[in-house]
This record gives sequence, structure tokens and C-alpha cells, in this order.
Amino acid sequence: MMKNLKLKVARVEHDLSQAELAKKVDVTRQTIGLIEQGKYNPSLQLCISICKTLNKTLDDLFWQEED
Amino acid sequence: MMKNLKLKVARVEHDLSQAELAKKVDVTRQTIGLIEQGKYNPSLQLCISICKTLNKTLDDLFWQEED
DNA sequence: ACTTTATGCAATATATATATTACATAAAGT
DNA sequence: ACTTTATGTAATATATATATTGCATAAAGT
Repeated sequence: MMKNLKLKVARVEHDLSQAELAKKVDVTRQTIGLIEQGKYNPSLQLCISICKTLNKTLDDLFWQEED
Repeated sequence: MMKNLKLKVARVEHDLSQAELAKKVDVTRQTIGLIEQGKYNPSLQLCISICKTLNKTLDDLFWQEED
């Protein structure tokens, strides 16, 4: 799996730590960290929750053009 | 959870049955059926796989504007 | 120097997505 | 009438997302 740098950038743009974002979307810090590292395959609802918190869409944060 | 009518429409536009789409994305027919019924919270990778098969993006099929 | 803060990592536990198998029904084909 | 085809549903099993707890480290604040 691949790192999700777009998520990390969006999070930092909102001046949130992994722990702070985690609390907002009601998961643990580890879950956010692992998603950013590309070691998890998150659920759609969690992705949507993260997007709404960061004012982004699924395509913004979780869509990859390349293969 | 809410039904995913956009997925069903996109699938039908491609003239695929639930079973045929399932085979293409390597899950079971039940999984596709339950996603369409909104009874599952699919993984991001499965969503992406479905999108690529149906020539759509995540926002096209899995993003909901309303709340 | 000490204390937070942020992050990575690891082991175990729990919840749930998904598979497997099977049965039921309605519609369409023959 | 019979046979497919498509879909819903349900029970059990398995894989894995996520939680929990704890330890380690590097950077920044004091």
C-alpha cells in the first residue's frame, strides 16, 4: 500500500495533530497514523468523516489517478 | 445507513449484474448487494476497485453532498 | 535538564467487513 | 410448465480494521 501524503498535508493545513484529527473523527491516533502511512485500508465511512472534518472530498484525499 | 443508488445505476449502465461486478472486483455477489442496499461500510480499496471498473470516481459513487 | 508534544511501533483484544453455503422469489426465456 | 437469471436473506466462518495499552524517540517549550 501507498502512503497518503494528501491526507497528511490536509491535516497539517488545518493545524491538527494525528491525535486531534483522530478525536474529531472518533478513532484512535494509531488509526490515523496508519492510514497516513498507507498501512490500513480504512472504511468508507471513516474516509468520509475525515474528509468532512478537513473540508475535502473523497477524490481530494483518497483518489489516486495513477496505477 | 443509506442505499447507494448511484452505484446501482452505474452498474446497470455498464450492463452488469451484481454477480458480474462482484467477479470483476473480486468480491462476492452478496457484498455488492449489501453495499447497494447500504448495509455495509465497504473498505476504501473495494470502493476504488468498483470505481475503476465502472469508470467513475469516489466522488461520483460514494460521496454524499447532503447530511 | 526537564517536560510536553507528536509520532512510530508492537502485542493483544474486539468489532465488523467479507466469504461461504444455502434457500427463497420474481421475472424472463424457452 | 420448466429453466435460467437476478436479487434478497440468513447462518456460520474467516480476515482484517480498529481499540487498547504501553514503550521509544525526536523535537520544541520552559
